[in-house]
Amino acid sequence: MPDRDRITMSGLAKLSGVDISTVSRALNDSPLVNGKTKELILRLANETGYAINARARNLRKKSSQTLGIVIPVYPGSHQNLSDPFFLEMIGAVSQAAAKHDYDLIINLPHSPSEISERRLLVSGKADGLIVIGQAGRTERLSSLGDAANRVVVWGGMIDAADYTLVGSDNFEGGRLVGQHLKDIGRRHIVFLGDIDLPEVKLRYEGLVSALQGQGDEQDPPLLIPSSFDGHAAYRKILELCDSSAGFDAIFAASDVLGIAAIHAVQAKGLRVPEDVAIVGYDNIGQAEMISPGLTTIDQNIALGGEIMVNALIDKIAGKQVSATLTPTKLVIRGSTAGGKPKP
Amino acid sequence: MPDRDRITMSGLAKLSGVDISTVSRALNDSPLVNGKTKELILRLANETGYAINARARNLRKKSSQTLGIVIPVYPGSHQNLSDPFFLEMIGAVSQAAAKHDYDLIINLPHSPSEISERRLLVSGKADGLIVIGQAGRTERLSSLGDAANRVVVWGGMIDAADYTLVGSDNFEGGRLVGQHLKDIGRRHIVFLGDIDLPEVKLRYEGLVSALQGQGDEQDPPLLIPSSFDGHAAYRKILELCDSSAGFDAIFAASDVLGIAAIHAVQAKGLRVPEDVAIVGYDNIGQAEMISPGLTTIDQNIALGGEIMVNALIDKIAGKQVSATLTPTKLVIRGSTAGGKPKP
DNA sequence: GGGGGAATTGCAATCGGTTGCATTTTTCGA
DNA sequence: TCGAAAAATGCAACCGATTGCAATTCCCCC
Repeated sequence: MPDRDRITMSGLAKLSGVDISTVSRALNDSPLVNGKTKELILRLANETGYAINARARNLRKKSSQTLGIVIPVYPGSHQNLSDPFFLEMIGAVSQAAAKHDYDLIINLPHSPSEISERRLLVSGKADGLIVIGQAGRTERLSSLGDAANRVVVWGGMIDAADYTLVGSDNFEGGRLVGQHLKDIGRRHIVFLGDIDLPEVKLRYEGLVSALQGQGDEQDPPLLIPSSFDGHAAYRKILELCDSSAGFDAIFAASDVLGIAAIHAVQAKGLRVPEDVAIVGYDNIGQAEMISPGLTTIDQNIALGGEIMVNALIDKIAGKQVSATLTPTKLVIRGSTAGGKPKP
Repeated sequence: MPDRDRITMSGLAKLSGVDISTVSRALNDSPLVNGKTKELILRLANETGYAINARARNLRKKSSQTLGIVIPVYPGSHQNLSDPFFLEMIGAVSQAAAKHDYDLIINLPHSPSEISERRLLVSGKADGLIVIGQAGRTERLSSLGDAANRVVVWGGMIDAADYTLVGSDNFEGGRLVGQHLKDIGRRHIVFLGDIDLPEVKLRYEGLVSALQGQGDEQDPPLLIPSSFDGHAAYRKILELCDSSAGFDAIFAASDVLGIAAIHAVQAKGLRVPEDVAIVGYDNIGQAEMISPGLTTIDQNIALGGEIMVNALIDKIAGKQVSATLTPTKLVIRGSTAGGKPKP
């Protein structure tokens, strides 16, 4: 029983004795309507508690003042559903969208294959789409096809992209971590993450580039594949500790993985950072709160959200928008506190 | 430049040589249209890539097939923005809404005082609202007034509520924790949380009730007020450790607080659970991953989300819906592993 | 006082579907 | 074969705004 007896524009028109078109213009503060008339209508609107019918306006204006955000998380699998990174990103995007008077529809795909977000775009429920992460990009993103010019993706910069990319400088982030680990004397570094994802691959490549050259004897990083699921990563690191592989540092592709690594390593009786230095990525709130604090790369999520929203609104308006990098900053905490590794 | 040259119903009507009303009925699988006709139209719709215009349908049907979710988190303050509980709740609600073909608009209020979510309801952008938590209920919830019959709130059961409440049995949760702490021999219990929030107050009262009676000499719980912000809680617990208060257990009002408590206590050189047993609330993913694992109350968030969505959809349909409790379960992990406290 | 331009206001089409009711076509039994 | 009921389709109003254009009113100046 929606829309009880709420007053409409034509109701206001009757009350104020003018045409509905004048009411519309008055409420939109058009310079076409007389000051006194405007005042009267506004007062009446206030008194009657008038609220515009967004559905009608959306239809007529062919826009919905709504953005969609796609979070690549599949609740059924209980994977990384609790990664605070996503919530922070949702918050940032929501904030930025609100600044432009846009609402935000959130879409969690049911499964990696189903493409429910497309519907948002073609049905007009959302004017544009923000996709967090490039996971499953092949099917998902390319399937957007014609609608791709109303899509912005958070992820790693890749040339092949025919959508607008925004993201931190993942290569630089990886490089900073590599340099830092080198600086504190680590030689045997493990990289924990799924390099099939462009953003993760770039972090890995940045790490490799920092370790290379400079003439010193440095192991190439040991690659441990892992999704963004903390539980799985925890088990992988336990296995790693049981194996014969020697390592004195772990660079995890996200803070959640980094935190899992800390706990796994500690569970095996190793000390952080003395025996193993650990670095994460994202700088989520919890990174600071655990002990030891997690050294990480700050992606400036708030800024990233804002940039994406601005870019998307520009695209919706038909402007050309190019890829953008957000600043990338190394935040050093206890998990890599100085000192040399044990011999 | 939205809505390029997408085909509409009238386009389909022309193509198939029938009236637009027949097309509409065919696409809605109405029994009124002939099987062959229906088939033809469906085929044509497929070939042309027709997608219904949600804006038009929403206007005509006076519904938007969209729910709103309000998360009481104020990004500016960087408070509890990273509490995974919220993301899990968003995920659960989104899933449940999708099952009913509803989309989900997320609303993060800019500030505790501003009431932006109301607009969603009165403008018709959302058919109903799900509010997570009763924080700031006085102003927010009561201001919904007439629209309150399209609102469901997640929180603690209180009599005064004129909105539909769904939530775990917070009193029972608190009682279970109290009983458990008593069982493992703890006598000096700290409660960490803000009992101005009904849901938290109930947990506290449940705790108290478990400790009372039974004739044994038990301290009444020591109340340490704390918002849901992990950082603040961390500091409070550090202070607590420095004070002269003796305690051998902490019951935190959320897992994020519980995790903060573990780390704070450990930072002060105390052992968990030997010196201090710690219990949280929510059973977020991380509770299992830290070491020691956090004993906590499982609220069954997925089920809660589903119940809320079902209740809300019923209310939108005009049905009466009463408050509902979700099952509440104690999950025991390392942070309260057996053993007596030190003398 | 009349004319002309500016300032206001009203008219009516339109956005793209949905649906009650009237009309046409089919079906089928007598 | 005819007629009535059943099945299928079409007509047209409607949801509640926005906006181009025409019409009216107001002002000001000669």
